[in-house]
Amino acid sequence: MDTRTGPPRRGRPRRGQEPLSRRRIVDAAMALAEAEGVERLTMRGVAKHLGVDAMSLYNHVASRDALLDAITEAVLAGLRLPAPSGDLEADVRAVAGAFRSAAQQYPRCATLVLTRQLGAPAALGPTEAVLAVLDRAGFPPGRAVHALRTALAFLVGSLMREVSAGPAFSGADVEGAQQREVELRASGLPHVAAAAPDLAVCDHDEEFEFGLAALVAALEAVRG
Amino acid sequence: MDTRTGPPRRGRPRRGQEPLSRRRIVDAAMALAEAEGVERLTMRGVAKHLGVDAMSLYNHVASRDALLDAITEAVLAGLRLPAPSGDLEADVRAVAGAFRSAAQQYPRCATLVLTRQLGAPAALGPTEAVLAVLDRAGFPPGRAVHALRTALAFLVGSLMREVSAGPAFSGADVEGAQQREVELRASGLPHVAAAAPDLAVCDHDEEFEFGLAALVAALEAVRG
DNA sequence: ACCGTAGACCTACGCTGTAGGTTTTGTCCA
DNA sequence: TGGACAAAACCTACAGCGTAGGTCTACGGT
Repeated sequence: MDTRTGPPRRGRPRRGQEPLSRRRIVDAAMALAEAEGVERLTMRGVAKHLGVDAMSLYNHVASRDALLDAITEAVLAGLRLPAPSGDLEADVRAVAGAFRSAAQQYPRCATLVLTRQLGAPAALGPTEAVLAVLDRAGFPPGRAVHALRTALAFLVGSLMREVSAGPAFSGADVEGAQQREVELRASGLPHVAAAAPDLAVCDHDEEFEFGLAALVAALEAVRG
Repeated sequence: MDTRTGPPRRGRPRRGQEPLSRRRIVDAAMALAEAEGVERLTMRGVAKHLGVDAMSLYNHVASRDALLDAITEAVLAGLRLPAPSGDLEADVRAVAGAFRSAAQQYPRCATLVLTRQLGAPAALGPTEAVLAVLDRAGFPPGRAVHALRTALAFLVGSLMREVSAGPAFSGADVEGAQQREVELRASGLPHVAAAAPDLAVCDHDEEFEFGLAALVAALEAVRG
C-alpha cells in the first residue's frame, strides 16, 4: 500500500515517485470499502492506505461524497455487457448476469450503486445496453422504457437482498439455518412457522434464477 | 418541540413534566429524518428537538444505530396489511399498495427499511401477510417462499426508485424534463437518445402499475 | 425520615470531513 | 540561466459527531 519511505516530504512530488491520482485514490477507496464497509470509509483511512496526507486527496476528489460517486461509477464501468443477440431471454439473462457478477465482485461497493441514484452520466451505459436488448427483441419505444424500469426494479431488489445478506443463508451455514428455523417457528405467526424451513435458508443462485425466469416471462408477455 | 422552559434542570424529571420515552425519541427522530434526511440525523439534533441533553437519549436507546433500527420497525409497524381474500391479484395489489403507501408517507425513513435488512423481529409481520396471501391463492409452501422473495425484490426495487427520485420526474416538472431530455439526446448513445422523451420523465403511479401487472402475471403463471 | 435508584444532565475523548494556509518542486519563458 | 508560475503535496485548526463514564436530583418504597 504505502510505497513511500522516510519522513513525510512536503511540496510537489518529485519526478521519480508515483504521484497521487484520482485513479489510485478510487482504487484504494474501493479496496478499503470492501474490506471494512462503506460506512467506515474515511478520507484519513484512504490516505493512510496510500501513505499520504488526508488533505492531499482533495487535490483529486472534491469531497467524500464525490469519492463515493466515483466508486459507483467505477463499479458501473466494470460491467461487461454483451451485445444483444435478439433472443430476449438470452439477452436479459446476459445483462442480469453482468449486473450480478459485478455485485458479487464488489458486494459492499455495490450497495452504493443500488442505493444512490447516480446522476445520469455513468448509469447511462447500462441503460443503453438494456434498451438495446429490448429494442432488438421488438419492444416499441414507450413500452421498452417501462420494461427497463421493471427489470431494473427486480434487479435492484434482488441484488440488494443478496448483497446485504452476505454469504450467509447460502446453505453451507447449517447450524445458523437451524437456529433461524427455530426462531421462525417460535414467532407465533402461522404461515411463517409453516414455511420456516424454506425461510431459514436462501440459495441466492436458485432465488435469482426463479425471479429471473418470472421476469423473462413477464417481459415476453408484455412485449407487444 | 421543546416543551420545557427555564434553565436546564439536572436530576430525575419532576412529576409534572412529560418524561422522555423511547416512543417520543423515535417519533422525533422520524420527523427529523424526514425533514433533513437520514444521514443528517444526529443524536444531538434529536435531543435538541426534544429539549433534552443528547446523552439522555441513551437511557432509552442503545445507540444511534439502534435508533435507526427502531425507526425501521416503526415504519414496518405502520403498515396496514389487509386480510387475504383469496383473489391473488387483488391481494397482491393490496399488499403492494400498503408498502407503497408507507413508503410515500415516510419516504426518507423508508430508505432505511429498504436498505438495512432488519433482523427478523419486525420484518416478520409483512412476511406473514404475504405468505398468507400466497397460501390462500394456492401456492405450495416452497414455491410460496420463492414467490415471496421475487415479489419483495420487485417491491424493494420499485420503491427505492420512487423514494430516491423524490417528487421530481412526476410530470409536473416540465422544464426539468425538457432539460433532461436534451441531455439524454446529447449522450451519444443511440437507444438512450431515441427513448429520451420516455426516459426523461417517470410517472411513479404508472410505472408501479406496469410493474405490478407484470408481477401479478408472473406469480399467476408460477402458482403451480 | 431515610435511602435506593431511575432518569435526567455534564465532561471529555477520539473521530470525522474539510476550510484555509504553507512549502516544495517541476515547468516554461525571457 | 534565472525567475515567475502553477501544481501538488503537507500541516493546522475547527466544528460537529457518537458515546464512555460520572454526577446530581426527585420520586417511590420502606
